[in-house]
Amino acid sequence: MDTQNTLTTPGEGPLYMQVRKLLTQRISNGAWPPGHLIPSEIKLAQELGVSQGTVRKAVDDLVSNNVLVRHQGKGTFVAIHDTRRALFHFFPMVGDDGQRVLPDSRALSVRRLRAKKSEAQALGLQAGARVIRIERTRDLNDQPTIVESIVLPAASFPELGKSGSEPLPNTLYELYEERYGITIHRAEEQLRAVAASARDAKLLGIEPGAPLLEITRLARTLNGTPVELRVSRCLTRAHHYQSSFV
Amino acid sequence: MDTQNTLTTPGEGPLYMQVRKLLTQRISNGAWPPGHLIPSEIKLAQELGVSQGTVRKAVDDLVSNNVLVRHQGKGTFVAIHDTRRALFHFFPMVGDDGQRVLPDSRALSVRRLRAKKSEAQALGLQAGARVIRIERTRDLNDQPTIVESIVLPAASFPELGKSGSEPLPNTLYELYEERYGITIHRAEEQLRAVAASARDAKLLGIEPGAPLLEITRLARTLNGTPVELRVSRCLTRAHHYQSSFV
DNA sequence: GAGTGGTCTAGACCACGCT
DNA sequence: GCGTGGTCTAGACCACTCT
Repeated sequence: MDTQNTLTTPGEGPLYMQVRKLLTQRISNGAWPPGHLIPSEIKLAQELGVSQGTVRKAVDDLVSNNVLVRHQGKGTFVAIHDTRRALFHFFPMVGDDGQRVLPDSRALSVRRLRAKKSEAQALGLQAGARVIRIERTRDLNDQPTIVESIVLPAASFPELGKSGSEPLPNTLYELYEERYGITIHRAEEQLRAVAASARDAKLLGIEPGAPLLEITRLARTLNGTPVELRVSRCLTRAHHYQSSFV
Repeated sequence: MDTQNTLTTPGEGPLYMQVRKLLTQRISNGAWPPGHLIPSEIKLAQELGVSQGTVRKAVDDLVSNNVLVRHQGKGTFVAIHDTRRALFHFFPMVGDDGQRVLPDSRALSVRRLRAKKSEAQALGLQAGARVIRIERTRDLNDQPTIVESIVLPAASFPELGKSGSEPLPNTLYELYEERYGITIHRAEEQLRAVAASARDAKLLGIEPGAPLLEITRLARTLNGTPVELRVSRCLTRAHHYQSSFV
């Protein structure tokens, strides 16, 4: 552990970026876990030998990226994946009336097997590496609406899916964070329209060939490591995918 | 015109928010059109009787919302809708290889008629108000890929669609900006999977019932006024909708 | 009252683009 | 060389939370 600050070296870019990098490291290496109260701006400034304004700029940056959360009068905390956050940040399906609904999930199977070529490539694993595959359906407003297939690197989730382990929670990202210390910070999604397979149709109670919205998501940790590949096929009769941009 | 600054009144929230609001007004009322070089931070600070840091914070905010663009050594400019910006900010369809492609558009019809109820509601118009409806198809990599229907309030686009007017350009948002002084700043989209109609199928060269990605977009100006309602039905065989979030 | 983040100021120096 | 934004500092006061 380098207890010495390395913020004195020039040529490493702006000071506040170095501070930002240092804070990011402390978060992603687990020194400051989710929910942790980090030192005050004054303390950090003294510790690092910079002004409060410089620390503030670094913190501003991380707050706008949803990595830190400020609470006036209390302090600054590492962001946490409560159900609300997971719902608002990582679940883009919304009722046609605009209401957000918490999905109900039912796991069909959890298996440990070897990655397909495309899965290994997306997750940055060796060909044939061990993965966990979760198959489940999700209800929205008590209607079966989503068929989901999730692939995780087995090495990062040691116990998951072994016989006798507890049932899967509704929001997996909370599980990743609490049980495995893995926090999802960003994700990229690809959307396509596909025809329902016989299996999709059976699970969703629709006719084969009906149009479904297919979402392929690659989720990453703070430092960019991909940790989850998820394919969701969604019925969009009473719900839709919500997106907005500036 | 109030040439007098009203930044002295307390109880109106933080100073930098008042500055931000004032800058926003000057942009959205046309005093500072797209591409305009705005006064330097120092000048603005003097003019408004605040410190440079306060102006800077307001400008920071508008830059992060893509309203202003800074160029070190040159100044700060009102953001402009060149083709590149339109493509990167407002066209989320990407080739399956990850390459962005500029679509080729062919207008089928441009008509002036009365708004349907749902259209009037979305655009905030009176029932039965006059609108312009544009129907077109768009090619991606020389393949017919998108069938699009666009509805605009006729009152805001006086000449458009009248007989003898020039052909529509590829990127409409440039036209809105250059010809009508209307700049699109944000948009909300709803995505669904739908089955191709007979018309869709004919235009795209596919069989009826094939799954299409339907994107319903409501585009707004800086001050939030909705100005365009667009429904795009996209073939997602070689392309997909790209989305990412933190 | 003590400690925290939130706002605001005044001034310094650097990096960049223009002329 | 001058004016621009980009970074950094030091210090002030306010609003909020907790004890």
